[in-house]
Amino acid sequence: MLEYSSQPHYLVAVDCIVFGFDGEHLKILLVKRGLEPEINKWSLIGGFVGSNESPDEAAQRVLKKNTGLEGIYLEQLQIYGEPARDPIERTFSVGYFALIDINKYKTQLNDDYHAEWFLISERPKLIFDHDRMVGDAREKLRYKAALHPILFEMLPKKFTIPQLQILFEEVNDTKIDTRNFSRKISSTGLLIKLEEKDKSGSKKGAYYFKLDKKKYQANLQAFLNLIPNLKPL
Amino acid sequence: MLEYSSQPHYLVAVDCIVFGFDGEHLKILLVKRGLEPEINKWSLIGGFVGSNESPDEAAQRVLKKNTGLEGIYLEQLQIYGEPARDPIERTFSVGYFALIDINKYKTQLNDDYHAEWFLISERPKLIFDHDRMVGDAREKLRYKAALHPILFEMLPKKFTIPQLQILFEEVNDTKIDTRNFSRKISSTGLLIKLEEKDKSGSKKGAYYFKLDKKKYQANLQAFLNLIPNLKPL
DNA sequence: TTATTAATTGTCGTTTTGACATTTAATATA
DNA sequence: TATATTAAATGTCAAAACGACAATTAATAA
Repeated sequence: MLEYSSQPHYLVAVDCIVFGFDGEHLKILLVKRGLEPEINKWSLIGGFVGSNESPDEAAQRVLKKNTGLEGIYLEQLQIYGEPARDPIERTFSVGYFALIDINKYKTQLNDDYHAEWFLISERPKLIFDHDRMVGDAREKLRYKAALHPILFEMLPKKFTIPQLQILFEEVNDTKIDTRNFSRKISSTGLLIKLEEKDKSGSKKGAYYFKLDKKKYQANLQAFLNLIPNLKPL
Repeated sequence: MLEYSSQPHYLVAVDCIVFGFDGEHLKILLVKRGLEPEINKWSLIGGFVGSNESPDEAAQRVLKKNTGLEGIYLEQLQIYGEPARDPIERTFSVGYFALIDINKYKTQLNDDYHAEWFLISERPKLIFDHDRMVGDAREKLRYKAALHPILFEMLPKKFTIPQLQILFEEVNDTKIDTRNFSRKISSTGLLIKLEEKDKSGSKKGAYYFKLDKKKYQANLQAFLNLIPNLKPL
């Protein structure tokens, strides 16, 4: 085997597929790229991995720098390393997907940064292989969300069952039966019903719930099965 | 944002966690490292990613070079990129896990190469962060195998239900009820019963089965649920 | 008082599950 | 030839989960 020194060296970057939910739709966050090539084209939020940080840390840093967001749910998707994926120079990119509650950061995003939310179906064409990354991330999000309670990351602390259901419907691109859905959600034991109601959506109002954080932590790695008849995207 | 040219460049490697099944036990394939540092210590099969190959291709190449194995089931695990994970120079490593039928390659391995199979519980200590990689791969293997029919990659073309069950028991480190297991396996519709029997294990003999390849391809991405009461490792 | 609107909840037949032991097919042995 | 042995294959049953389905409830508006 060859020595280290004779081996080629490469750039390593991270790219974040940031999914958000605004109470109605599943969206992704895009930015206009700030450097050549493809400057001013729409792109995922990304950046190079620095000398003293891990890819995970780089993703957190890049996300904060571009959007002000901190402490976001981040999960490694996969590495993208086709030799020609970046036309300037060979660059490996570690894909991450992030989950956030859009309303929580709305002002912050609009005022200080020029990142923009897009409906996934109406997003502009992205640079390089970023469209493929989005597709992969979408698939993985759906997969994980069917088995793990990660979608709560995209909701406010207090949320209603109808809100939760809409989110699941968006992620899975399907309609879910109200009765069966709430039965399944209840059976997880993850939710705590609050006294307060959300009156914004109806006259009757919907009860707020919050996460049982202890059970949430315990179930992050556990298996649920929230979506019936799940087929591949 | 900074220009490409001012960014640090790194080495990028691949490391393969090769799982194998010999009819009795789940094992992993290790080699004695051939370069400094840590020369002659036990290690995963790995190598640097060349200029004109993707990480996937590099993994296939490295696997072939070190073991003679070709066309093996390979799946990306995750990237390992802690700044100090390699003491000589910063190196990113893309972890892959591979699945093979040990008996199919037995002679080839022993004669031509000095790779060695180890029971997972009895493996030697590995270099760098390779022990963590093995742990992660083991977890992911169990996770995937509970939902996708990938374990067939570790069996010969003709196999028996008892063999299959032993493999599932090894992967999940648990005993499975024979009756419930064969019912579940049957209900997947993935197996085709052959006339021939395997007489090596008993007087009565166990019928051979083969995969229904069409259904196998269709179900690779579909959801199964073969292991009851699955808990995190 | 009534109409309206969305939230909430219940039933029922079917399927799947998990826990359990017996029967069967072939060879070895008495 | 009959019997013992061994592992493979299979059946039952009660409980739980599932999916399809519509009626009731709580609050405000008219």
